[in-house]
Amino acid sequence: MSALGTVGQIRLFRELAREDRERVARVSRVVSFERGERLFREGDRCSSLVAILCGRVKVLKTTRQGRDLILGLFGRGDPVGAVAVFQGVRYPATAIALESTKCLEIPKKELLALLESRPSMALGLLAALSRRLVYLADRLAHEHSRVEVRYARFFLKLAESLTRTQDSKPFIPISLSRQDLADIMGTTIETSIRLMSRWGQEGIVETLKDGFVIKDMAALIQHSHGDGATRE
Amino acid sequence: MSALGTVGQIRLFRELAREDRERVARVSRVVSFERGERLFREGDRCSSLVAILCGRVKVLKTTRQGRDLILGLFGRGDPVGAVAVFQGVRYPATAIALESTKCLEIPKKELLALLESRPSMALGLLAALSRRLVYLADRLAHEHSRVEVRYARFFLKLAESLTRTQDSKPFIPISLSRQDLADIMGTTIETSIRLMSRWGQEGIVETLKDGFVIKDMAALIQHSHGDGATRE
DNA sequence: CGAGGCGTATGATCCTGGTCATACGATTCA
DNA sequence: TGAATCGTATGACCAGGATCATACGCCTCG
Repeated sequence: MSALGTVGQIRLFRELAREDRERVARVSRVVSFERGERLFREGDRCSSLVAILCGRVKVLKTTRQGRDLILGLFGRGDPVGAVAVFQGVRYPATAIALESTKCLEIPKKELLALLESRPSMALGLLAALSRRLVYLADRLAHEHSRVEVRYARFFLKLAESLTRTQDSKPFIPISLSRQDLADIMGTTIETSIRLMSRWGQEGIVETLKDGFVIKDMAALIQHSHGDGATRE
Repeated sequence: MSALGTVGQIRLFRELAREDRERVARVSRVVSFERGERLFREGDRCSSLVAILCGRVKVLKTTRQGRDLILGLFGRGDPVGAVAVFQGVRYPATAIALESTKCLEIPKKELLALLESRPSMALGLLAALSRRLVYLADRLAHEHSRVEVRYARFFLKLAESLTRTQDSKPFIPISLSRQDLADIMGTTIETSIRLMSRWGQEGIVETLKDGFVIKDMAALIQHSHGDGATRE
């Protein structure tokens, strides 16, 4: 794959003129990470924007109490750590690869220069950050719902964004441990295990080696509204 | 106050050249709201960016279960509803005035045009959204801490941003009901009342008609770490 | 003035989900 | 091959905070 084509994989750069993409390709570099490797850690100085070429990444914060909370899952085309570029010099969260991942690193300076000369790119970034804000606000608004509601909403959101089908059932091709799920929902691993194994038995969500199968979408929607077995 | 001076009150526009500020002043209008009035409602179509000239505003989302969650408090100079300008056509949340409030409304089109011609303004907006992202991420990461921890963190954050002093004690000049506090912390009003009246008795935070006095900052810091009466 | 409404206060009870403990299969490594 | 480690599973117990109920002071308005 040419460096130019590589740059074109990032949504943000796709609409740039060819000469600008070439410029990006010239100053950026590709970095690879294995599953479990850290792209960057909370508190690290940030000198470049990283954008995902392929693979998946989780971004998380660690609480004083030692618990992790996963703030988001990112994949191909997504920029990661943009906040540190525009807001501070240090990353406010940690990023860890969920699988083999390749990223493009664009030096902060180059990015800012590009933004000065190409205002349309700024609009793209503003839209990306805004989308992210809406997502976090939405999560925050439901963070105190019952556990089942939070899990159901999570799987529904995943299902709508990155579904393939498997036996006519939606398949979510992303490998998350029970601990990962707990870290996303803000529960303990026990609660995560209990709920997921119950949903497995009830034929709602099946856990596979490399992802999840949504076997009963209707039940999930029920649960996401809070009117499952228990009410609220 | 001249229209030009009015525009200058908004952080975002302050660094603009005089001619640009004049342009903004020409196309925007000032709108007033009384305490309790809505600036806009979740789901409304958004045609302009609103920036606060004076007063205070709460931005909130309503859960399906009928509960409100306050996503943020905004004051003089802050842009509100920027997300709807860059990401979607509808507001993702509701904004309500906490006191008499004056706002500047800049039509979406004008703002976008301005951004195209003045990239530095885009950087200002990117920074503002990034700051907001960090704030929400931080809240999310602590949303499952004990109630006392959340309340303590909230008051500390307020204290550091908008403190005046009263009898040498930090005073937070913002009038929030127990229900408002509950809506911020994601608890019920009873929990809010119980904690606040206890803290009042213990001489930690005193509730006044028009704000709060932090009487024992050290105790608050203790609680924010989770090592108050109970541990975690 | 009395009635009603609102914000605050406080007690009794219940239940979700956290905590602690134990166990079991699969994989790795000595 | 056996020990150790990791992810998953499941039970027993507990407590933080939600829920339900009642009450009280203050303000507004008829």
